[in-house]
Amino acid sequence: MRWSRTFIPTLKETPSDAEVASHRLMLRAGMLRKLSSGIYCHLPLGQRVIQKVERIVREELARIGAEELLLPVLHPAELWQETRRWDIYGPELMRLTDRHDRQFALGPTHEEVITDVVRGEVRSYRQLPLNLYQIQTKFRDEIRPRFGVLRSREFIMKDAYSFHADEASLGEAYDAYREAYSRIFARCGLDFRAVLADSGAIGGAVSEEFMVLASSGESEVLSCCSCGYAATSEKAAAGALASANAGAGGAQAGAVGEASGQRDGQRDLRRVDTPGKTSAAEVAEFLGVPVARTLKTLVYVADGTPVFVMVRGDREVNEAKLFGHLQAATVRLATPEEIRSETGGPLGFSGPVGLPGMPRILADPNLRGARGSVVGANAADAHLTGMDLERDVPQAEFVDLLQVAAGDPCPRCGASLESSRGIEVGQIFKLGDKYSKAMGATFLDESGAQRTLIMGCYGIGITRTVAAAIEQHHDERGIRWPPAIAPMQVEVVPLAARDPAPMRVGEELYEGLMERGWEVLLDDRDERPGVKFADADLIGIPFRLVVGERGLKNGMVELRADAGRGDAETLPVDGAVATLDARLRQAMGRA
RNA sequence: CGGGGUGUAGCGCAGCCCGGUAGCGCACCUGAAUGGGGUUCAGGUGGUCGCAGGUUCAAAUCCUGUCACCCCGACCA
Repeated sequence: MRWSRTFIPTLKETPSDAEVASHRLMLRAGMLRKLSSGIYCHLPLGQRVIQKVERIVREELARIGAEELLLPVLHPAELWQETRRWDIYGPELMRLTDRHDRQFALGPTHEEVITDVVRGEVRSYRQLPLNLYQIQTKFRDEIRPRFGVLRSREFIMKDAYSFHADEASLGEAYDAYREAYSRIFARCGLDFRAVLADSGAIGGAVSEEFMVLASSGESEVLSCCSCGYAATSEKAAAGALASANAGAGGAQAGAVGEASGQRDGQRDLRRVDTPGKTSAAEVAEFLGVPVARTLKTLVYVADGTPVFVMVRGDREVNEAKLFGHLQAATVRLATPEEIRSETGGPLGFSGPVGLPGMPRILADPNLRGARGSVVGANAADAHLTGMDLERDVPQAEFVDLLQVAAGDPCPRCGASLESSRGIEVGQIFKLGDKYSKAMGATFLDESGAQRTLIMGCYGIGITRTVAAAIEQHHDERGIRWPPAIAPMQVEVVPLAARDPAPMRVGEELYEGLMERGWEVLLDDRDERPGVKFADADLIGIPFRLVVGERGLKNGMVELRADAGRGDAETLPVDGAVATLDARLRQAMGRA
């Protein structure tokens, strides 16, 4: 590829709306241009990187016996209505209508379509397991696209689906995918880890996400450096928190209030005025008690039914856990009007005591045994003190709904959890029969009995993986591509002066390297050295061969590895192609 | 969806309060010099001032509407 004849529009200035390194560099390196909010054009250099990642994905999936197919972008509404996701998925599902007034969606994921295909063809356990994938453009109408290709509306995804006769077979595929994903991300040069994840809107029981550790990541990971436990913040569990019961020395009371129970358990509920104090922190300060001894009571509405949710005043509810537990089509916080009609009081003063009817109350397990607690009185400007949850709210169900935070005890070993940020580049799910059951995808087993297919699904964000690689491999000068996914392996930089020799030698090296099968960029532009070097630093091709008058006088050219950041190594012109060929084989892992 | 902001040349911006023939830097084109880290000089190309309506002798500028984009937030009682 000759620079003068290709399309690599680099930018000297940084576009003002690019906030993260990958976005900024993809724009500046001429890989990417925005067409519309969250919608991007991938220019030749960007497309090359995408193809590199796709190739690695294809190679590794071939190793585990997955077969590639291609599914449509446009999905008929009826298919999504079968699984109720037409209603559940929400506004992220981009809907449109055709000329006959039929409704469609742009596919954000393809469980419905693949299940439809498979249910039409698979009749027997003899046809199982099936392991299919595609690499295709997905569309999700993100509420707020940002960070370039890290959170865009249109993106390229590899999505795979497996179909099984039983759980054991699903487990084998799931494990194979976990291994394949680890190889894929390692080959892409990423520092990543697999963490336990919530299965969210996709569904299923078991899921792991592959996280690329990066400060710009939008996902929070909680991990234990003592035992290796790691989970997304949506999924993370914690060991028992230190008790905060009254008279127990605050956080010192290890036995969840048992020691102090005699004393505090006898305390009566007492109504106190808390004018205008709606938040747990304000109430605690006003009453002079630790925030941890106040209890928040949140009112949610799940498919039209109110559900009260309680956590400690200083903690937050994990809605992913709540949604997962309730298994409702829609879960949302109640409006102020609904709060008034369900509790009798205004927003900000809700509590679990004296609620009309017998509403469902879910409480964080850390509240088991809570005594001497402060809760809302379901009346304006009033709270109750001295509450004993098990005495005063006997119907409370204890369910883990806690948003775990850094410093909480590890659920496995009790050590302190740490928080870090990551970019989710892949996720694997054991779906079970969620889709196959809803869509009637069945097969006949050995005994002739009709059974529902067991499914798994496995995604990799291709474009996001590219951005994540840049997040991890760049410096102030530009991108430093890992060789396996670099758009090209070598950039030949002749420093053209009046003397035609550097360009002539550059051409020879360029031809020679291409003959050996390498992808080479020849910077044949009539630009000054500074411009060429700056652009080379920016686009980050792993190996750089500089041909200048200075070296040629002694028959030498200059080689720099690590996208030009490495030390210069002078090579005789004659052996340069062979030497570089050997170095490239080594770097690319080709024997 | 709520709040804030911005739309003026390919990119980054000024001009807008205080209406009067649209400007700067980079990029681009031409020429010359230069030639190992974004060089220099000279000359040039390029803009219905997001769109629509209104006020006015006159609108990038004032008013109304609209669209797009960006940032923050989206209910933790």
